[in-house]
Amino acid sequence: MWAEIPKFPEFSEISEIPKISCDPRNPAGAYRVKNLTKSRSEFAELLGRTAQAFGLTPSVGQIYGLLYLSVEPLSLDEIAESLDLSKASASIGARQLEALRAVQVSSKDSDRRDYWEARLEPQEVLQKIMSSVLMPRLTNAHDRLEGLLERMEAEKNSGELLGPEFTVCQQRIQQLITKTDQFKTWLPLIERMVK
Amino acid sequence: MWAEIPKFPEFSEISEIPKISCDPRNPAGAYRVKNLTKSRSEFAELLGRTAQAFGLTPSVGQIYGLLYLSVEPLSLDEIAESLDLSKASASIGARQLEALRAVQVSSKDSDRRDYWEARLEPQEVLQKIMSSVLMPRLTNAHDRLEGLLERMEAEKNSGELLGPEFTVCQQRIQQLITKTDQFKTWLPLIERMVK
DNA sequence: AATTTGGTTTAGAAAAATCTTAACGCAGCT
DNA sequence: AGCTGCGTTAAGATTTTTCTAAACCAAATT
Repeated sequence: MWAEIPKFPEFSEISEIPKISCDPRNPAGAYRVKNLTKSRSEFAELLGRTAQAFGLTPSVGQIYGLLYLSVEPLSLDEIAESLDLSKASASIGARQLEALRAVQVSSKDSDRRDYWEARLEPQEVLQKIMSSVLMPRLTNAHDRLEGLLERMEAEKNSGELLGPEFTVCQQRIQQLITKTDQFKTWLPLIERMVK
Repeated sequence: MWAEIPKFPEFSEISEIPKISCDPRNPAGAYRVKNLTKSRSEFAELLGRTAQAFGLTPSVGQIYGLLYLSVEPLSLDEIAESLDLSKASASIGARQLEALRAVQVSSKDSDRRDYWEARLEPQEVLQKIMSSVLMPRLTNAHDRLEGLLERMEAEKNSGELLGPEFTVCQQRIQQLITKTDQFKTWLPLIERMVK
């Protein structure tokens, strides 16, 4: 959803447009992938970059972008073809999105394929990201910091770390731990706000 | 501040410990970089990973981690040596941190070198990140989405995009724009919360 | 004026992340 | 049973990002 960071060296432009072709066997016809217009592929590209800001790969974002603007569910092959991705990437990406509750699979009984579509409730995605990505990270951070505190104490006792230095380190790490904990309690609140 | 994402392929362990050596010419002596203990370099490493979550490079995070636990300001050379980085990286990283107001430079008049130290007011860093990274991104996203809407209209008129499809796309993009705008108004609030 | 020292820039090397090819396994079909 | 078509997995190629070495500039010193 955002452009690249002012990360100093400019990003290379990835605006290459995916090839679009129509599968003649496709019965649903009219609203299909063949209609992937320039603006739709641009949208996919935009989401591809956005994904990186959430620690996801570009292809995952592209896939979500494609599905988000798709009237009907799409099969893996359609996804792969529309975005000019390998089927493998499409598969992995779709599964990741599923894990984040950003998309859902369904199957038609006439057809052995899986069909993917975007879920449109962004707050759920957000919740999932918070609970399955952010929270674990914060917890992990907390634990590592606590561990560090202990180890520093040991280092002080062994004389590796001088007294005054230790005091400062201890204070600052402690402050960080506090902040992390605070943030953890706020997450659900933020979550609710953004709903 | 967090561990790696459940990004599926495990990260490679980057826990190689930087070489620590003492510069005998260093007059300040006692509390210096030579005292970079195992726990301090681990801390730097932790922040190196955390940085990536904010779209910064590991070295930037490491540098901040080093300075954050440093009793006295450090010179570029000291930074580079402690973290086993090139001076170039140290320089670029320190400047980036400065731009984010995460660190500040000072100079002693006896000495031509720059001395760097961490700023300890995390809310300021956060503010800066929000205003200089998040906001521009959101604005950019908004603009690109608006542009897309226009272009889609054109595509509809030229017949490239069918009516029903267009309606759906328009709705969904519009929803996204609304969300983005909402989020923009909430940012300052979140900022204040986290202070 | 020439030299030294500290910081920055840049071109390209190294490392890391992402994606693809190819092989696999498993259903359903002939 | 053998074939086909779909999704997944694993190894390795490609692309991208990150870092470094070396050249460079500018200020202070000889």
